[in-house]
Amino acid sequence: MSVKHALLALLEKPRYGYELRAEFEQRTGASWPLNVGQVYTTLSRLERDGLVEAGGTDAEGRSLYQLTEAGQAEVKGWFDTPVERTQPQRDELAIKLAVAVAVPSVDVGKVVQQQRNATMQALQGYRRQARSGAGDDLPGGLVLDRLVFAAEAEIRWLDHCESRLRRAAASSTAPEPVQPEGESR
Amino acid sequence: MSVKHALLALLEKPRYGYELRAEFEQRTGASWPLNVGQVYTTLSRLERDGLVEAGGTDAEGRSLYQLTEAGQAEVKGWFDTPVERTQPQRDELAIKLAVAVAVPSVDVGKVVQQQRNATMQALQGYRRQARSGAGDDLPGGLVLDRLVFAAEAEIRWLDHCESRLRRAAASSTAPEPVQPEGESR
DNA sequence: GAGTATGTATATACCGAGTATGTACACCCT
DNA sequence: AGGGTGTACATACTCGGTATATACATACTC
Repeated sequence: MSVKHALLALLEKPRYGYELRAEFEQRTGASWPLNVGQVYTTLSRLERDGLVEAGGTDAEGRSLYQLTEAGQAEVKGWFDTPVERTQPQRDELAIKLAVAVAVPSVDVGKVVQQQRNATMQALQGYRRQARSGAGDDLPGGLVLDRLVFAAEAEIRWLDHCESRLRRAAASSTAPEPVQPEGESR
Repeated sequence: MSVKHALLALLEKPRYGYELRAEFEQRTGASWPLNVGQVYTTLSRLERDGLVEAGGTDAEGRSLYQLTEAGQAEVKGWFDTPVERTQPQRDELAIKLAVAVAVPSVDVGKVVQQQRNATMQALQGYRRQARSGAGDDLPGGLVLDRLVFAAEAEIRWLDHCESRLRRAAASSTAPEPVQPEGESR
């Protein structure tokens, strides 16, 4: 749903398909390359749903699209309504670990360590980009910061998983599998 | 790709479709409800690709699926290879803010505040779940922790966005838009 | 100047993820 | 006997995303 709304928002003034992709990638700092084909399929769906309409061609013969009234309302609604986090995105890594701890043949500790290496590498890549000046323009910089914050959280979570796994392993050998410290309820 | 591999991993022993969904949801602590239909479509694709095969029916007449050799190798490969974070998931919230800062008619500060409220509420929901004992079993607990860590990072990022937006607004009125502190390079 | 790489611009085919819906059967309850 | 609920499987459909094809202009080069 994100691409759909992003394109709508970029259509504050009439634009053509190829331009929309360029605008999208410029703003997101090329962190998420957007396939051109998706722009056109999305535009035709938006046209079908009455949110955009073809607005003739420009001087170079490129076919322009513009928002309808319904489209303007949709954009406003998108910005006025927060992104739903009560039913969060499926996360492959969390699923992987959740499944792994229940499959006896898997060395979960190793999975965690390898993932930390991979995420750490991605994080260093983001920081390098930020230092090289890619984070200086505002929109792209915010996206880059987002990736940094998310990667740091992922690494913290992986550390947390390791310690929790160690505790679980210890308590499974001990007779009483009770929480060590006094967590009230 | 996450569901596909998760189902493969759960097929360490022969299971039937409905059972796979139940196992998946139990392990992920019902954080990500899985549509049964997707289990069957995924299974038929996996069968087409030679990763699973129909393994007769059990005593109650339910049709079982089991891993082929290629399927076992696929599972092993999944656990041995970290989740790719160099080309990260598209994130609707980041896209929204990146687009919003470039659209003059949008009050970005308000968007940030509303989102913080929404994320904060989600976070409190996760903590309530954790306190109520949903986080006590290991796999579901790890998933819940993951959601908590991610929500906290999101809130920190939103705070960071606010201060960065304030700085940008200040420097756009001031003549010299230079970084305040000495960032080497 | 013919040939060929490169960039711009649009369009379509295809696949996988995910949702909604339909059907059948067993069980329980009143 | 009828109605609700849970189990089990299957299929239709939409959407997100990738790959590919086509057309045209520019630029480079042998």
